Amino acid sequence: MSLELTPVQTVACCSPLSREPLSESEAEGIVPLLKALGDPVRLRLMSLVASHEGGEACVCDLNDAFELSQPTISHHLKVLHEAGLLEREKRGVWVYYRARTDALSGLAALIGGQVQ
Amino acid sequence: MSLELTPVQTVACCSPLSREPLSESEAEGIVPLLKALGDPVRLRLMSLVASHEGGEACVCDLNDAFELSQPTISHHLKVLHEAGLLEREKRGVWVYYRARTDALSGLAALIGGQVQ
DNA sequence: CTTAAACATCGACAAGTGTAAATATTTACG
DNA sequence: CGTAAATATTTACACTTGTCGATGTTTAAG
Repeated sequence: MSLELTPVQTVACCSPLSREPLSESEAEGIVPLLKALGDPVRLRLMSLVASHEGGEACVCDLNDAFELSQPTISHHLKVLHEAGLLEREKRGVWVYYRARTDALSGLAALIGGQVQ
Repeated sequence: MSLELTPVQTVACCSPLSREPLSESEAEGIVPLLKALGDPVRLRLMSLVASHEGGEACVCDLNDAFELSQPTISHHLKVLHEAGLLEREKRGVWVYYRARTDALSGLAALIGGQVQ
């Protein structure tokens, strides 16, 4: 098995939280996703992108939704991208971000997975 | 409606992340849960308690699972408790924590809820 | 080539966070 | 009462993080 795991694999690797104790390394693989979502601006950015028409949004649209500087939004998008929650695609001068719904649903399954 | 929301209400208040953009206040209600889980020690603590027999665990059991000081574990448990993810019950000298599985599943539904 | 627009990176700083040592609190037991 | 054990609180400190201004990079249009 490769050491480089996609976000989907990272989340799929583990039993649900309530089934058996997470190992230290499992926890450290999941925490970056939770940290990335654990900021109000990033959570709203994630929701904005995920709910946007076509499943993607341009940075220019996202900047206008916040009263924050452009570098700050760019920083938050980078965090979400590096956590594997957003895909990044450049088209001309514009950059479009797309939500990794597989990563989201995988994380949800890990957190909320019931024993039966 | 009361201003003091239970964790379940906090999470149940909102549409799934991918359905429509989260408002600022909605995001700020959810972020504490994600921040609480966004630390490897707390995520493992949560998993330890949730997967423990009887659905609860004594602090004395939890301390032994980490090479961390007792005050540090106590601090992390407090964070999880104040986020509404752990219930706290004192019996004699011992304190038992119990996982709020409703809060976990509510959070999971918010993160992973698909449009269809 | 110049210029402008979209976005990213860098540098700096205030605020927040994880940790441990010391101490306090609560409970049980003689 | 006095002592010991389980847990919480306080204090302090190093480290991380969110933010912005300044600057860099890339692309398109004249």
